[in-house]
Amino acid sequence: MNRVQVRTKVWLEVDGEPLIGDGRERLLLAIERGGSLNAAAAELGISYRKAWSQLQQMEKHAPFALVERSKGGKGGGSTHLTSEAKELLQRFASVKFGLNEMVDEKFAAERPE
Amino acid sequence: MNRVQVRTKVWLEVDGEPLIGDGRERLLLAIERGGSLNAAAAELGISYRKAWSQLQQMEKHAPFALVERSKGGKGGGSTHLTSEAKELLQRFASVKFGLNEMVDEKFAAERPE
DNA sequence: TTACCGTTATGCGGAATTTGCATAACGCTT
DNA sequence: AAGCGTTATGCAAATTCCGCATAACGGTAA
Repeated sequence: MNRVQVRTKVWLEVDGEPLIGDGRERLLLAIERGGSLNAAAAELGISYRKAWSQLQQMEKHAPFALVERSKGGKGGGSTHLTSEAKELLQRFASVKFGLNEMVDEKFAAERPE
Repeated sequence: MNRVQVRTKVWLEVDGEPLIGDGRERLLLAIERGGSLNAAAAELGISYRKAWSQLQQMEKHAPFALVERSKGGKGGGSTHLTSEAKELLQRFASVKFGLNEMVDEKFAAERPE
């Protein structure tokens, strides 16, 4: 019974719809760093289309605005996180924090042999 | 920032491939109860095809046999769990146990206001 | 005023995955 | 030899995922 690993996944939901998980957390963080959705997608190595869709889904269910967007103009446009989005990231991070270690411990303790 | 719920998922992997999660746990338990894959599928309200595929995937990656199957004969055939599979179920259950509560606590503690 | 540029926004078709219908194979029982 | 209930699978339909192509936008520079 070796080579077996335990894995966990945590996410937040609103009305039963996914709001934020690991992938979307990465996206928001990259947006914060890069100041645009386009830059974020490039940094993450995913298509702009995919990043846009993910953000779309998040905003569809979030009870508050996550980003402020602008099109055209200087630099072509931009996307920035709202303060609520930053709070959400904080909260999500602290929920995740230490979870894997907790589960690993539990798993190791349960190990036969 | 209300109406937001935290959710978790736990599963075991071997070589990075999923071995057992909630759905497959249910399947194995139903097989144990019913003594056949067919009965298990009916109990769970899923198609036989789907149950069979899930079991197929599990066995593909499990480092030990999960079930003993027989075709034809009295009763048409049967599927029974091996003792290793029963151990696996035990182990998975105890890893899961209490996880949601743990996370809920963490989440509640992190709540602003 | 007009052409250009880098970004956001989105339609759409193809790829990949999931689902379930249909049917074969099996071996005991009668 | 026929029947029964199960396991085993091919295959097509349905669904979801992915990314190419292109439009829209508004500041900037000529």
